Amino acid sequence: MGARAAKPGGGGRGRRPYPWIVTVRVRFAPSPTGMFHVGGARSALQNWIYAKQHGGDFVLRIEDTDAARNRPEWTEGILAALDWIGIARGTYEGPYFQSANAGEHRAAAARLYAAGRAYYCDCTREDIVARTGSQYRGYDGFCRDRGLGPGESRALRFRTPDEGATVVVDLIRGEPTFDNSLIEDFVIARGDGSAVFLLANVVDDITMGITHVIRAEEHLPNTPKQQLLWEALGVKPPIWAHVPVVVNEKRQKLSKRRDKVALEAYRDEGYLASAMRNYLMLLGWAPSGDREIVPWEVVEEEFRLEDVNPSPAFFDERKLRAFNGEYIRALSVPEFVAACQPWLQGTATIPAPPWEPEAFDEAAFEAVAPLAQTRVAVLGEIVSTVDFLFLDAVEYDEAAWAKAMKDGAADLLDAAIAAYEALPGWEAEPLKAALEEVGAARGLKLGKAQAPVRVAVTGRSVGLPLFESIAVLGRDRTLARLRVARARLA
RNA sequence: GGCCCCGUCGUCUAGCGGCCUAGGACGCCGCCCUCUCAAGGCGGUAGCGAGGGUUCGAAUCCCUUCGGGGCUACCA
Repeated sequence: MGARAAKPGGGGRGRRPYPWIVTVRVRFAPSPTGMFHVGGARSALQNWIYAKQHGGDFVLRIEDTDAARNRPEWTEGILAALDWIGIARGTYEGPYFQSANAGEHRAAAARLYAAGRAYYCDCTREDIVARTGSQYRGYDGFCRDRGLGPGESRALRFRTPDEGATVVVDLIRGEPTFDNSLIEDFVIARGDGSAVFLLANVVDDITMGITHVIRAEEHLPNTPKQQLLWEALGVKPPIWAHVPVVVNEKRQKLSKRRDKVALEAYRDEGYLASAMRNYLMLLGWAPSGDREIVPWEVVEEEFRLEDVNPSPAFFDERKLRAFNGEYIRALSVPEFVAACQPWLQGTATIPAPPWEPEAFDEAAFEAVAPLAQTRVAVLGEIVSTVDFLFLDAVEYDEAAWAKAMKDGAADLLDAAIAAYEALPGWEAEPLKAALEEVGAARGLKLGKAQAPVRVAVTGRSVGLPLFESIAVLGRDRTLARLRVARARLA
């Protein structure tokens, strides 16, 4: 057996590798800072699935203790984002707010102090550096035996063991082991008595009965400290699962500052939630068989935390795009039409389209929708693919114009106008035949002959099938555009 | 610097000692289809970081090395 055998559990559905765990309880504990991170969405989904597979509970806890960086409206953003990705509000426990448990955090700190597991320290960062050398290498234990009592600006430090090792039981990484002598006496409560993340997080997990902590790998270095806290507080530590971080093309952890990480940004560009969650789950994992795009039920059935690849995964937007295109094409036409509405109309977070609202013609849109469906990979692109139908005058893509409107263009446009004026009906097929004839008379294949007409009518060199587009646009507007373009050539 | 994690095509992965002259997907390239662009069809490109072991046999196990990343706050 390989490394996997060393991993605890191997937990298939319904199995219970840890007899002391009666009900699985997992949590997703984001801090409400700005946009919702795609990596967070992935963790949430993984927690969600794990709970579901084990008949357990999923609890949402907002870690809002850093008042300076938190804003209430961000919480709503988290709920909305979870909702969008498929974790509907009301179907899970919470949200709880970490700030509401401040009392318990302080009480836990007091208990630790009373039990002799923590001590007060009045060292400043500068003091420590002065003592230990030019660079900070962890706390040196200076106040360990000074017997300081609580007081102004005295931080409470957890007294870590001098010997032994702390073994983290991790579903994904096996059993990372940390030498206790290397774990510094870390701060658990600030000078003002408030608990820091390390403690607050543990106290909340204990209070909420969390049995499995599934979170990003960046927390792994914190884990031995937290586990020590669990034990000092007299509770058996949870099972941990540190999922690899999501990285950018330079293999660095996705960061809000330099990378596009906001779930909302993808949503507003027109990525489908179904495509996004499918893609997110494929970062570090794959369903059985040679397939990647699978119904969500399959993910819920087959996903195994134990099978998650421990190495970081690159968030490849191009692949996400490909997935999205497939999901869009899998929609029925009415579904597609409905899905496009936010971009056709504009919303609070999606900019309004360039045409006048009253110029929009639902029937015209529906007529070209099937043609558009295979051509947009992201819903937001629908605007530029159908705008020519609703705009008063098209705006020419100058590069396209320059390429299409070469020497024979004026003559061709004249002929096309004449041919179209003479057309009895106005349907795609005759429209096509007429232009074909115009081109043939000039030794041009349709591919060449259509270029100037396409630019004149749509402003672009690429787009929906031309004759269907012209049919929907209508005789008057088409002829008008042809004449405008012809005049521009003169 | 210290601690920890990680290492299969460019990318996401399959692989759990023989099924592997390493499979799929995205990307890329070519061909077909074709009014443009897509979509679709067909084909192609490209990988086990390196070096040592263990073994009849290693992408799979062990060691070393190299490389990448994370953490290193009285932030979360």
